[in-house]
Amino acid sequence: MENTDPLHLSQQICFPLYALSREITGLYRPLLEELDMTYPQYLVMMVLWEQDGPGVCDIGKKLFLDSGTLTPLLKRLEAKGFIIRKRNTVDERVVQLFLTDSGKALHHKASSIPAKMLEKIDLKIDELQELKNSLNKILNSIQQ
Amino acid sequence: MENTDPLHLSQQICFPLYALSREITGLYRPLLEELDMTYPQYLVMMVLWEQDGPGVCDIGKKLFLDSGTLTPLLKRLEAKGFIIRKRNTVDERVVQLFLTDSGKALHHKASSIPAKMLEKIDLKIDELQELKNSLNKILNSIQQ
DNA sequence: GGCAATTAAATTGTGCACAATATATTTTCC
DNA sequence: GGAAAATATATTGTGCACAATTTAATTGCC
Repeated sequence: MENTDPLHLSQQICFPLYALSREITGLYRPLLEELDMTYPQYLVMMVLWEQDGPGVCDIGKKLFLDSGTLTPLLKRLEAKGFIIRKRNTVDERVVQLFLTDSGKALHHKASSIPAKMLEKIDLKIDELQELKNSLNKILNSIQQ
Repeated sequence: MENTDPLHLSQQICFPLYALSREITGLYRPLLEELDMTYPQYLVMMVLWEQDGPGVCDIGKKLFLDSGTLTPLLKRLEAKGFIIRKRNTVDERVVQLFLTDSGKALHHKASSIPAKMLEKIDLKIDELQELKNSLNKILNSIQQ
């Protein structure tokens, strides 16, 4: 006797998305705590490991976050000594983010995290890949 | 020239999950604002529409949320007049949640939301179903 | 019966998210 | 060159999330 009411929790697509996202952040937590980072901070660091010196806005576009979220988060990363915030001298509106040595060193310390997470999730690689593709497809279609 | 570093943002499975979850909450926002609800509040109301009178703990199990999140959220729902919080007389530890008439009326007002969301996401039904199954599968495997 | 262990909520504190607004700088365009 | 529009960041306020702790009530077990 399955429920077919669209308002029933079991019928929701968005609820498992919301719940799983939080569960997975929870799986990251103990790994990231060892490096004194939260998951959103880890995402910001990943952007910086790809490209040193971006502006707040560049990071926001990649992570879909605004300055209201990023400004305090970046200040916390600066307080931990992982990054430095510096006004661009050419365009004073822009605050650029640079890795400190400590922030660069984190890259190596974090290198084992993806493999550890794959173990925790324990799904076949191609299943994961397919799920990732689905999610990205929807994400892109929403962004127009 | 694709990046294959596991620490590269494009390689992450969890980032699109995190980003999409927030994007979709954003799609719900204008619809739910009309009903004076947030997305987590909507989830709680859906539980109550299924079953009137559960304890805080019951809701927590269904939504994977703890009392630290739920207690203030439920107080806000009570302040809006959608629910009533009442100590169970048999077991005084339990706070039961009951719908008010206004809370019951919300069920009807919310009935058009799922269809509106399907339009916004604009994905084939079977693709959605498959994604939902994948997400639920992982969610269950994480819960042991 | 009585004490320890368990269970249910609430509280406290930190860190996101995000809307709305403010401030400052730069660009555009006449 | 100067006003208006656009851009970049910061601030304020509300509402989650969640760890850790506290308080109160109930259950288990001798």
